[in-house]
Amino acid sequence: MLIRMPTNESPPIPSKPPRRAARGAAAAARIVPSAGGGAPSRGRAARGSARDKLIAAAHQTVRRKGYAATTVDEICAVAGVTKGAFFHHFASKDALAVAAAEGWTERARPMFELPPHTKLGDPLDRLLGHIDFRLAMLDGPVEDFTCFVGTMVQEAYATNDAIRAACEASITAYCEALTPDIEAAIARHGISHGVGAMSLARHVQAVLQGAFIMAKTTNDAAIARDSVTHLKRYILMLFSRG
Amino acid sequence: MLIRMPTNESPPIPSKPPRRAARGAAAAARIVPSAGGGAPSRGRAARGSARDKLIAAAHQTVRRKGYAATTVDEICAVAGVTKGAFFHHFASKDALAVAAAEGWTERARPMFELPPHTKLGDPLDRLLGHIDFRLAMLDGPVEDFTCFVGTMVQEAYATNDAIRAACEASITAYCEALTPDIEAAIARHGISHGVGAMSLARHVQAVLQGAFIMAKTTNDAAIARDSVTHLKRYILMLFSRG
DNA sequence: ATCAACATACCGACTAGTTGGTATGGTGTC
DNA sequence: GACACCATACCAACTAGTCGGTATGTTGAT
Repeated sequence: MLIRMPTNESPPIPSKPPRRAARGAAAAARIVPSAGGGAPSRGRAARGSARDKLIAAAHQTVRRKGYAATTVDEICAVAGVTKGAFFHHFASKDALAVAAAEGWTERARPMFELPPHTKLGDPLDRLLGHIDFRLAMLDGPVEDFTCFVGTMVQEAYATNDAIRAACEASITAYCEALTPDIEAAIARHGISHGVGAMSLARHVQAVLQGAFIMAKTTNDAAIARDSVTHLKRYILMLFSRG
Repeated sequence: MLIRMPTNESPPIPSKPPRRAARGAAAAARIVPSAGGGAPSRGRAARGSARDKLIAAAHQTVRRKGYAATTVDEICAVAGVTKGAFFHHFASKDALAVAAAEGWTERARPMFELPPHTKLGDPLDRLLGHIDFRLAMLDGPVEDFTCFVGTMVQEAYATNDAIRAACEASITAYCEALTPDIEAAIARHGISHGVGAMSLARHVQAVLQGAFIMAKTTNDAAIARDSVTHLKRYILMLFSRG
């Protein structure tokens, strides 16, 4: 399996100008030559790109080390910008965390739009295709397939409500993106025990998050794939396809 | 439901003299009057109790704030001991983390011994009873039912292999404690799709860990109970009791 | 039993280094 | 030239870990 979500690259769908008031045409200039191009004024990165690079650096670093252990200096170093740029775009480290959680939602969106399985006619096939897609993602280094908001909420749920709420919003958005297909699948095929669509969507998310933790204990994705396989079997049984 | 695991108390089964070489009869004097008794020389805590109190304080504080955000000073304050005592018993903060992960395994042991459901004759009933028990634990403040090692491994898996391995050992111990009943249940009742005992045990653990994260996103246990209910239904279906 | 000799448990002020955040100055673009 | 964008130097607060010292046992020879 070679399917993989973008990880270290910039967010794939930057449609929404990252929640700033007056941004204007700044988003149009989002090219990010990533220190290689020649035309734009010497080796200098494109002006206005620092914010996105900082968010991407936060995703990368926090998934590896956790939020508290990640320093502002390190995020800046990974992003290739200075501290001045950091505090120009974000009022604090916590403010970056909130923005990065919102950015994570954008980054996950293509999962529900791009892959071939989203074009299938049967909503149950689309749901199962999504599970297979998530299964295929569970490969390579752990820090490349785990969840940024899932990691961060563990450290923030009791100490920083703004971050917690941002993580909740991102996870809720995932579940809500999954719900329509589940609802349609229930309508077409019926489901055992009166299981609800949103409830099942949240269970999918829970199993994924749990699988990530199991993978972290061994630094290996195999144990996570096993759990998601159980999840797929459960869904098949619920829809009497087991 | 009122069943609850011990949380802020000292480890329930201190049988093993906390992995020290020559301890002798010191363990016998483990009384821990918890700052209330009158006999032992004024309000002073019992000698030799600092280590256990520090581990309990680590469990409590790390589950709430995460490992990196928890300071040594705070652990000492919660434990009611000084920094000198801390570094007398542990070479470093990381060394405490490893010891606390081992202590967590001891603390979880009664789950497989004490409750009434462990006395049931049918191993499948014991397994389902354990799930019900875990379900009943999902109540009250999130930091009181979540998993210490699951929380800590998220921050340590890529940066501290000693801590990671200690967390892995604790989770593996849980799965291995669950496996005999699952194996016996398979032998007596059969199971669908050739599901393996250890694989199912790990899935149980994964769902629990995922449920904890979901609970953290909302600071509420309800969403976690829902996922564990899905897990129970899956097990029932696997054993053709759905 | 007694007491020296030793071991363990604990105390709390101190330090070297790190961290999030600030102050201020430069630079390109409209 | 005004403003957004970014760089550099810096700081006050905090953190893990140290260290000299004290208190409370334990042991074994007498």
